[in-house]
Amino acid sequence: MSGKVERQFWLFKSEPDEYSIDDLIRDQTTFWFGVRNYQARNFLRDTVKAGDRVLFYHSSAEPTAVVGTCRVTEAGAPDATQFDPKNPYFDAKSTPENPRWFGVRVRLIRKFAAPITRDQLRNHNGTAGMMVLRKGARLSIQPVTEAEWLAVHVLADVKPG
DNA sequence: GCCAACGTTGGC
DNA sequence: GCCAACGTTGGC
Repeated sequence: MSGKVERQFWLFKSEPDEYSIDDLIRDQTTFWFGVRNYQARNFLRDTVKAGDRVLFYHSSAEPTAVVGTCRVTEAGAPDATQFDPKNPYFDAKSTPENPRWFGVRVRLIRKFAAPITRDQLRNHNGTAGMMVLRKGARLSIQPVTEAEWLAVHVLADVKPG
């Protein structure tokens, strides 16, 4: 069999006070650390693959918005912050032999010229159904459909990377 | 800062 | 394994 893997699409949330799209412009590539929710962990460990595309979303921010895109360059690996007792993300119940928390490496594709706000997403046919708009959608790693990915780029008025 | 919606913890 | 209490997320 060819084994061709479908490219997948995601939305990753980050509070810009912690790590913003501008930090990713500076770094170009970063390990997506600090996810401490089991459902999101399972995505990062098992499902997110190199080549997948990611909408970078700023939460608890002004504005809360999709601010750019990146691509996954390395699939799930243990998140080193869980092993560091001085790190806020330390988890005493996790060991390098049996790590509990995972992340992926991403590389910047682009920062949008302007943030795509929740109002814009709500008011556009192709994006109105996105998980991130649903009440109580706290998941920090969310699947996105290819149609949603493309529709966000329509709003951003830029060709998908 | 409020608070609804979740997720986790721990006593039983 | 139930479920109340508690903690967190995150838009507003």
